[in-house]
Amino acid sequence: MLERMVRKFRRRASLEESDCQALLELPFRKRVAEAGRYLVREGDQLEESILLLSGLAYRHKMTADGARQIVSIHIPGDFLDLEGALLKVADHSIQALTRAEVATIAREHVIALIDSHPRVGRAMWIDTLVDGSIFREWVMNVGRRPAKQRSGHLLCEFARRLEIAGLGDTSGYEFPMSQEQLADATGLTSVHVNRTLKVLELEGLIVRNKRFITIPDWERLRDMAGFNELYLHLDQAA
Amino acid sequence: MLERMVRKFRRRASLEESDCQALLELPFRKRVAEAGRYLVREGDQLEESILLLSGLAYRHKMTADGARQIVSIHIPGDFLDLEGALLKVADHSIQALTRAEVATIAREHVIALIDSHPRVGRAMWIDTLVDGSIFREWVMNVGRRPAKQRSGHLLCEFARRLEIAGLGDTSGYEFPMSQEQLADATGLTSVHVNRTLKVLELEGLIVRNKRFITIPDWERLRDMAGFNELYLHLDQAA
DNA sequence: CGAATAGTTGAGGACTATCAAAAGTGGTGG
DNA sequence: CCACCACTTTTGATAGTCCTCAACTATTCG
Repeated sequence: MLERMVRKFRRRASLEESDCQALLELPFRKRVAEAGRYLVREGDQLEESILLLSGLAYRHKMTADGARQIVSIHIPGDFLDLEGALLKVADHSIQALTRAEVATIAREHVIALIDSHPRVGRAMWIDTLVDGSIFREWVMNVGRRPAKQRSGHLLCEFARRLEIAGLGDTSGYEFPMSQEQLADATGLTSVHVNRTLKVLELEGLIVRNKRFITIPDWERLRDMAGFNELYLHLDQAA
Repeated sequence: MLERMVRKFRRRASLEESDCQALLELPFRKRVAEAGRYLVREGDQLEESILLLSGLAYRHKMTADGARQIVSIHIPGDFLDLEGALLKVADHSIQALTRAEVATIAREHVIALIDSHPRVGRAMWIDTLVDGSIFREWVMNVGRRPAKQRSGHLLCEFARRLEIAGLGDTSGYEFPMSQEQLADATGLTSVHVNRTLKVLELEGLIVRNKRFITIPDWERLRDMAGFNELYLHLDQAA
């Protein structure tokens, strides 16, 4: 159930057997959320951390004017996020993108774990730092890249993260976001996303089939989008 | 020297006297950086954390095409950031915005500290989480707010953070960013920033005098920009 | 005082948004 | 199994925000 999360943390820091064992023994409550269901709402009091077991989820925020911005997309094994254990109020909402299974872990259990297993705490902290790095990349993506590169970059990041998690590879993957959601993630409108994807397809950078994306030439897409995976900090396990 | 940092961490988590003492006893090397000097360059091997003692600094990234995006602005007392202690390679550059004094703290000292003082480690982790929250807000700012609100929001955030740190208040402050830097922080061009600031001034939302910003009516600016300080997580010290 | 940097302004163009409608897709119930 | 509904994708036309290029003015600092 929780192995995916353990695998992820092991990539973040070196853990011993006892650490992994403690992680696997975390008391949790399993829950299934249908696509679109909210897992956390901005302003909620936080009392638990949520771990994504299967399916996809995303975090988003709304401006005072009601515009929505998706700030991250999550795949199985991701914590959504550790904030829940240490901050009081949610600064963003979390929503299931597809049908998703999640494990909710009460704050006190997370805290007990990091108190008793400092290496686990360190791995989690590193995870938070890497999350931060991804947010920085998103700021740049949304702030400085034109639509084509911006959309391409998101597709690259998603492909690569799936690959690392052992859930796909960079030649293609199921991508169940609607164009409207893609728009909210890239800071564009859905109409413009539609046109941008069409261009990417025309140029042979991607192939779309329903919600399945094929990347015929990874390096070409990567270079077009200016995707440099340094910010994913894949080489962490010191 | 380091009191400001201690004060900040105390706002993040409850620390005991011994924790504060340990923080103050961190071995560090003091350094002065002139405006514009790089403190860290993207791709550098990281071996130390940097603490900002005085002056301002910012972090930025560059796209493959050479466009620059500033992803955060830092005031005295901020860590720049704790990444240095736990990640291997810098995913962004850090540059002095004004003449700045910094303390550099070797990775091993940070790690020794968090190992011996878990509460300090927790405070630092929370600090990382709050940083993450600010990045998320920036993603939204750059992705979904029009230029006027976007620039106003940045001014609000800066004002409020200065105030919290005891370095100013929301009625006005010295703001030593050039319009080009402001452009890189907001994802606009310097020409458009210039025009946007002029509009803000015309509408009486701000007054500019050299590099000093006056905010005649905080609530009006705050509401125009849609600034909601929830994301700064000011209520943390549980 | 002069050079360099930063701020301001104008004109024109590009990228992206808005509005609106048609076409496609998927799920539900009769 | 088809009709129907809701949602998503696609397309066209038009508008607007923001960018580019360029020149001019103001400020800063040695």
